[in-house]
Amino acid sequence: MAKTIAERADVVPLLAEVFREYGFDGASLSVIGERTGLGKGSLYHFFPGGKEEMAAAVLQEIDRWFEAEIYKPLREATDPRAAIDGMLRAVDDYFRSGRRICLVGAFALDNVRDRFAAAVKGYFAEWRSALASALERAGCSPDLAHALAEETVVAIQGALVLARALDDTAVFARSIEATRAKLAAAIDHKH
Amino acid sequence: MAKTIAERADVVPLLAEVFREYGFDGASLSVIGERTGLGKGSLYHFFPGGKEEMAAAVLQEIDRWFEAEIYKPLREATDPRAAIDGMLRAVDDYFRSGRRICLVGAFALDNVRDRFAAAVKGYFAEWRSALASALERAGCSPDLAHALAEETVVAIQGALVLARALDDTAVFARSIEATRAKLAAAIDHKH
DNA sequence: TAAACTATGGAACGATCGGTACAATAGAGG
DNA sequence: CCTCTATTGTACCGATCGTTCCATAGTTTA
Repeated sequence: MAKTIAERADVVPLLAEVFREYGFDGASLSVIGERTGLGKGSLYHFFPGGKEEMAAAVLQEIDRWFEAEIYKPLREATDPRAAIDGMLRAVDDYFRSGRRICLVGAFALDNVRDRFAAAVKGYFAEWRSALASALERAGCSPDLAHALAEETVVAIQGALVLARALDDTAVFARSIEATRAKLAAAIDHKH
Repeated sequence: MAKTIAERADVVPLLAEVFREYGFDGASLSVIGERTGLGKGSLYHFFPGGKEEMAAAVLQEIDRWFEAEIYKPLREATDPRAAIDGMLRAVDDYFRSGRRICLVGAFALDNVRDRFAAAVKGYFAEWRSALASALERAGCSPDLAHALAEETVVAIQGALVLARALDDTAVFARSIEATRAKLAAAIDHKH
């Protein structure tokens, strides 16, 4: 196939960054054009549905990434404890220690939430259930596993908000570390 | 003075609700006009600075409310433990058990963050420090008090994100309850 | 090489944006 | 009743929004 000038798959990560930076409404076609280096013709060629399809593609790519790098290991790893540590490391990396925003979380608070409600809900529901699965396999009771998983996702999202608001990545680092310690303690005591 | 037809103070809460619902960019002057019942003439009479001044007034009103209802009691109450319980009750009430958004948190994730950076940062910094003050007076060490305060604010913000994303107020309720239990335990053990 | 398909840039469209100007109106004080 | 100022509705502005459309350049297939 050699060298197509641009592929839809190449554009999606750029779109993700633009939406993260400007939000859905703030990401105008003009800035999208600048950042992707594509004209409107190309953008509408790849995404006939316009901005909505672009955002949907971004959310799908995010879901694909989390499924492969986070959820699947949590659900399937033979060593659930290592998988949980791996998740926290991957999360710290993915969100750049709090410098990067969670686009799905931002959408949840935005007025576009209703438009992408299914994707937003699925993202968090999957995360919570995958983590709960790992915790159960690590010895936690179903109730405790579910509670801990929910608290963990809550802490990550809250830490992203606070780190961004206070412009202080240390907030995120502390929250991840506290979460890690709490999960480790729960697993050790094996309630 | 008697009966002026409308007061700036009457409009601010309506503006707050509009910004919560539509975000800063999404809150167009036309929907603001609808929801407040005011024409552009009146709006620009009360807020010569336009939307930016409207949002600033809303943030100031939010700060005023939290200062009076949350921060001050935390800092000054003779019974800090009761003040903390009161805070959690007030928070649950204010955010309507997770149905209502934290506008400041939403701004923090939005692209308007830079414009209101000072107000956003102040909001969270004050909250954290006021809560830490109460925890210290309840017997916690300064380090522990600061850590617990930060974790609490993180949990509240994260719970708002998740509750909204999953469209499930139970998430918020559980998070508040878990936070309450954790703070109570920390105070009882008096590290 | 000719035809067919993909990719690209940019002009143009109607709609709506935030903001301004201004004339009409309403109450309050004399 | 008149005057004055505060308040309000509305017409309008330039800019920008998302989208459509089309001519054309590039690539693949016949």
